[in-house]
Amino acid sequence: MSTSPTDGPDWRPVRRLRAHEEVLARIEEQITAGRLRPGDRLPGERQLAESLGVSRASVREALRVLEAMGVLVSTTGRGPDAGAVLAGRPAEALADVLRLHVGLAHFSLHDIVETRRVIETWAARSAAEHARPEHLARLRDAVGRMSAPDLTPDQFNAADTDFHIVLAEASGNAVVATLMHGLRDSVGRHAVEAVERLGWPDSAAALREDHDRILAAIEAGRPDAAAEAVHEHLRRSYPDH
Amino acid sequence: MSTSPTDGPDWRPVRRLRAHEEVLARIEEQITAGRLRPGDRLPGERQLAESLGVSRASVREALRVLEAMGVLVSTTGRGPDAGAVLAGRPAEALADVLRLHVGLAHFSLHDIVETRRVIETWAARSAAEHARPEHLARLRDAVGRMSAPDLTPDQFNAADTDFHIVLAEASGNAVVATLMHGLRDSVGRHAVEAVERLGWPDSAAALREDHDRILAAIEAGRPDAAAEAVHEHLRRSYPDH
DNA sequence: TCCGATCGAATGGTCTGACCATACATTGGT
DNA sequence: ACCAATGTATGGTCAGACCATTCGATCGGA
Repeated sequence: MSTSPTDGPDWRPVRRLRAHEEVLARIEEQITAGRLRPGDRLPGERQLAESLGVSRASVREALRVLEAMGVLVSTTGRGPDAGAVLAGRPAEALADVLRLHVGLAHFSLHDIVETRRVIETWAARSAAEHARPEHLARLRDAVGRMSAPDLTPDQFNAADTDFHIVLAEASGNAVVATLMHGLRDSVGRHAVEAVERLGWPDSAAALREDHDRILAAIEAGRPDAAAEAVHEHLRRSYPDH
Repeated sequence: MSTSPTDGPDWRPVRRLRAHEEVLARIEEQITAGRLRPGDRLPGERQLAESLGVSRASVREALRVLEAMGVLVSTTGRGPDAGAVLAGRPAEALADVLRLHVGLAHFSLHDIVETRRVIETWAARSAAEHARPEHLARLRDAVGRMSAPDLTPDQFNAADTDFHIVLAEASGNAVVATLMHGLRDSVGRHAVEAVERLGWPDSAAALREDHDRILAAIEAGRPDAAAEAVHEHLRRSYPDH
């Protein structure tokens, strides 16, 4: 068993935070306190460095981290829109994390697909209950684009991705939508290969029919049918998982 | 409607990647190709900079991003374990992303809790079917620590967190476990406040009983009961969501 | 007066080179 | 054989310079 928390003096050294971590902490403080909101501009790197008493390099390392997390975007030049602007782009960040850890074999494709199944069947249910007309229109558009003539596998994959992302958005849950986006992006390359391996373009027609069935169930407001259609679609798309 | 892809010459400028993005791309190449595996060391920053033809500052920005994604850890000093070592710590990265975007009001607490419900009820089902003895032992240990006398709310919260993380691990899906970990961490502060607001220590006893019920259902191999117990537990823990 | 060209300024992007802090490896003395 | 002093490779940090991009202001001609 572990030692109890009151075994004697605790001389753990104060953990010395690195300069860029202090900068991150200060910026997160402002965000948590509501003094920094999406769309706001951060002070310039030089000014921030002077205000915080660190070098510009350390500020830049912190900004790089925030950028990787989808919290801000940097643009050069001058004007009201230049500089580091707070943004909300969590999906790419999530996709990057998942993709890298798939590459490191910490995540298996099987687990990714299984997680998608869990999340996406719920999203389909929720969409069948709550989807707004605007979402239905975008779903129809994505299905339509999958039927266009002379599609390349890449273009087909893009329309396929759009459909699944809009489906997740239609669930009304932003976290679910973002996770779906990230999960889908993290296996994008595998999806293209899979559809080619299954026999282009016949496989595409089958997948498009799946999407038709999902959309129809959602439009009809039938949650169970929508969930089942998504389940079936994923089973067809990733037969090995 | 958008312009068709063949409307004429496409003079989109070549996207100029920043130096640290090139570095990231090179490192990800090595990971994807399997030439870099968890536990491996990266070359030193100086050598990497020279090899790739960029400055050390650019290399450091790339390493900072990978560190934020939980892909590597850096240690100073000399020796076989010093330097930048490939690691697999995606949970903190995920938690950081979620927490920051909650702060930016891009994610609501409601959506976070709802996502937990979706993922965790599935995890409980899967755990009831597949949990290994080692996981059951760790679940029992976490429940036991929640019953210790003289717990502070923080300590209680730590044991609570452990229980939910082990539960997700017992599902056998690493992605689900990581997402749960990140979701739970991202609302850790809220959880502590909630249990205090509900009336310490009476609320703790109720939550411990919930955990008991979940554990009993998993040990009995009853997936539906386990899922229902998790559902009930989350309803009690976050009554407003 | 108007409009276009030019210049200045503020921003991020990049590089160089230096020095510090840390922790293992080596060496040399006992 | 042991232990202390020294060496060295590593990341951490900083200062300062210069480049590239973009917008706003200014100037000059029609």
